[in-house]
Amino acid sequence: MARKKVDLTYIANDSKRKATLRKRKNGLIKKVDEISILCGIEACAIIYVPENPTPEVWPSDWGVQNVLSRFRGVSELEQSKKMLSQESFLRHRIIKAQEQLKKLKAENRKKEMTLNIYQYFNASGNIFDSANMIYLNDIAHMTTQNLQEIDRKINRDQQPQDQEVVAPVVPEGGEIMAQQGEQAQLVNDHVQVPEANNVNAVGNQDWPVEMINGADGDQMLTMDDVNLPSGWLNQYIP
Amino acid sequence: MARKKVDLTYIANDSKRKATLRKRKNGLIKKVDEISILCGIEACAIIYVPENPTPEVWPSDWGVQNVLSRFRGVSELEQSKKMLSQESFLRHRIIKAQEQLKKLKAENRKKEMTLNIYQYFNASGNIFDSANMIYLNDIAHMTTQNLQEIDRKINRDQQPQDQEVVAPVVPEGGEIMAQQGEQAQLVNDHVQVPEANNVNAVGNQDWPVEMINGADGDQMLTMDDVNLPSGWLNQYIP
DNA sequence: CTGTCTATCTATAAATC
DNA sequence: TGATTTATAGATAGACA
Repeated sequence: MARKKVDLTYIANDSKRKATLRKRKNGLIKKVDEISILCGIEACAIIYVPENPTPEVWPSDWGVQNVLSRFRGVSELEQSKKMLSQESFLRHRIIKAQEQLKKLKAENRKKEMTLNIYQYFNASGNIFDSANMIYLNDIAHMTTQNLQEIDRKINRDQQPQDQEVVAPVVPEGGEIMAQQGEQAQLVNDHVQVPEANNVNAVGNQDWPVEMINGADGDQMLTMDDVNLPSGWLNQYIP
Repeated sequence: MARKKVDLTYIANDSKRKATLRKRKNGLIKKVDEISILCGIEACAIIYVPENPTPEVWPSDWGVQNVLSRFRGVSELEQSKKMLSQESFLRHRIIKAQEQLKKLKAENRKKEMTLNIYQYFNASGNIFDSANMIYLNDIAHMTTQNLQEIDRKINRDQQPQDQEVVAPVVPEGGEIMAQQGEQAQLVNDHVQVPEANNVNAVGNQDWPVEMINGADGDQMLTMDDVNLPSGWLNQYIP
């Protein structure tokens, strides 16, 4: 946007394109930061440069990252390379999730659904496993909350005590803030994580069984069903 | 950025803030579109306006969405409301995933890890379930690929046939492109999805058992372990 | 390749409709 | 409240170091 008016087409020249990317990337980050600050909203941008295995992400808050920092701070220099693919997939996962989210949003949101993710995980005894553990737990947490949300709406005014279990216990410095007027959320993730393991300290709240098993015909996927190395996108489960 | 220089602070005035948000949101979308077109990269922005339950997402490609469109095209007007929380959680999940991804990237990626997500899911027989099914399958797919990647690197030159299972079968119009020089990826997601269900068509490649069970002390999480309604972030699994 | 400079284009704050 | 206009702050293409 200077000497010449930009024509909105792919920049064939390799170095020019790269330079443009660098400049505009910075500009985009700034814009995202500005809009989130000025308007007090959550905003983020993701830029994936194929040549670079590191996806460029600018979330508006860094809570979980700080938590992970704490874990990682112990051992900094360890084996490498393997994590790279992990990141690559995480990145791809983010893009995919966004696409799906957009899709779900753009059209009518009309159907109720219930889902649950069951996981197990090979802890090889290093510090990074705990980070991954958090990731997986996070997914489980999301689906748990989702189930609770659905259950709560269905049984509104019937079992109000289920509403509060989603509020995370914040050991230190955390803030609980009401979000959208009905969902308690952990806003400040800058929590101190005790080094001791407290896996067994997790709560076992009652799952809405009718949500898990379904009221009209169960559909349960086995590992064989979901462990799909190819053509995984072409599935249709009625 | 006009009459007055912008001071980067929260705009207290309600209508002004809203107006600014509207303008800058459009500007941000445009910027994201431009950078992705000009530089040929994947980029997206997410803007979450608390007052609005719909998270604003602009992915650069719409492949999966098209796939989902195909599914959704059947029934457009159905029950509502429930999906909303689903979206809310998806949005939150995206943010969290981004944070974690950034964290993993920003520092050293040094440890190998293996993970697996096992899921089951209550299909209530409506069209939207298939969309969610895809979402879950997608997660499973990611972890599956990750396991394969790790296994492949460990057994490099030993079991080369495992490398190819990650290349998705593209029914039509898809492109397989080498990414980062070693990972085959589905680039063009605008695939035609057959309407027939092919759940049972998924492959059952061999899982690296040593990855799943671990070589140095297994750590298996049960549903009770991961179903953590509170304090889920404070777990440390050695 | 990364940083700086500058002319110019673009985004947008403020005013107005 | 949302669209349009206007003047100016901000972003950046091209050139250069």
